[in-house]
Amino acid sequence: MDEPRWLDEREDRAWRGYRRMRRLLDLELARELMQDAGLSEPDYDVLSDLSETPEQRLRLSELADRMLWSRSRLSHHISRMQQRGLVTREECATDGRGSVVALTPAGRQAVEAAAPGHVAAVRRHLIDRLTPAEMSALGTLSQRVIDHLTGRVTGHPEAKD
Amino acid sequence: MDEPRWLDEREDRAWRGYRRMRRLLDLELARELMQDAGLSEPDYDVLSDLSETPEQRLRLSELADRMLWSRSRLSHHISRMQQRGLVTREECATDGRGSVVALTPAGRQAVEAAAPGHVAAVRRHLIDRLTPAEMSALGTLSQRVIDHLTGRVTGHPEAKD
DNA sequence: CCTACGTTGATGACATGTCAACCAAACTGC
DNA sequence: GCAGTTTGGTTGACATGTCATCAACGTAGG
Repeated sequence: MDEPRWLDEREDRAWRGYRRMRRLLDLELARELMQDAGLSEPDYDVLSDLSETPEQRLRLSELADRMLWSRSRLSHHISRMQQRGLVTREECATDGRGSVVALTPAGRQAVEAAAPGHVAAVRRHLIDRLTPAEMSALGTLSQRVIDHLTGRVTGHPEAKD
Repeated sequence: MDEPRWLDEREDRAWRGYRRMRRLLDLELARELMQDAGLSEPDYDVLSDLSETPEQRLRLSELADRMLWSRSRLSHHISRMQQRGLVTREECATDGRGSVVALTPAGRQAVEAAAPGHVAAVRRHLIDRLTPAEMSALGTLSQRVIDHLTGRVTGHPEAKD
């Protein structure tokens, strides 16, 4: 193992800043969402993903993949949301093993009630704090990191590879 | 409540990208850290914060504030880390209620063993994927969002206020 | 002093997330 | 068809985080 190459000042600033922003943003968005709509962020994400779908329903594994959750986690979470009447489980027509998660009317109503306030909070705490250039930079930088982590691409951003 | 103002394409790209990057980065860094050093990210953060301190020890509440954790969470976590011999609790000399968390030799050894690999992973998955301009943008943008959330500053980045 | 009130940290009950074991249905090749 | 394997999902045990509560202590005002 070579001697470690620590972060220089600029790198450290970006890394620590990113993590602190992350944490504060999470805390605040979760707080407001719970207060205004009675939903946790995971709740909201599930409802939101389902509502963006044409049929308001998704295979459990499909939803888990989109959210980057384990099937186990999603299964537990869906059970809890089912208890609260936000979603239901249906059998899958094409695969006897499968189960389909569907939004209930109450679930749809919950996202629709929550969404405007949540988007406004995201705007207030993040979007409106960014210059257009920063917004673009965040978008492209995120995408590049995602591509790298999902193995679609390697190499330094400058390298055309 | 006015009609909601949804995110436009650029905003949506930044927001979704940020969240996906966040999740993937977390999963990967946590995975490598656990595999290489047997530490969770919270473990590492505690040890790291303690090791950056002159005396290798901090008041529980001080550490909780730095990490943006609740005292309760930290208290529970310290108990678990104490079981594993990574930290100890000491009485506070100046305040009979207080307790001080201190790194044990094993704890110090654990961070020192973990740090090079962890920093390398941060570099590989994030830092090295960013152009210098993106790095700076991430730093300043984070700081601005942090300042806003901690009530130090308000207003749009352009507005000199 | 001493009393009222805020702070510090621990604790237990509970909510949530992870991990591994498991079952049943669906493929696979013969 | 059918044994062996893979896949989709559930489950229970356990790890972790949150919330309300509590006891001990500190601080300020009489």
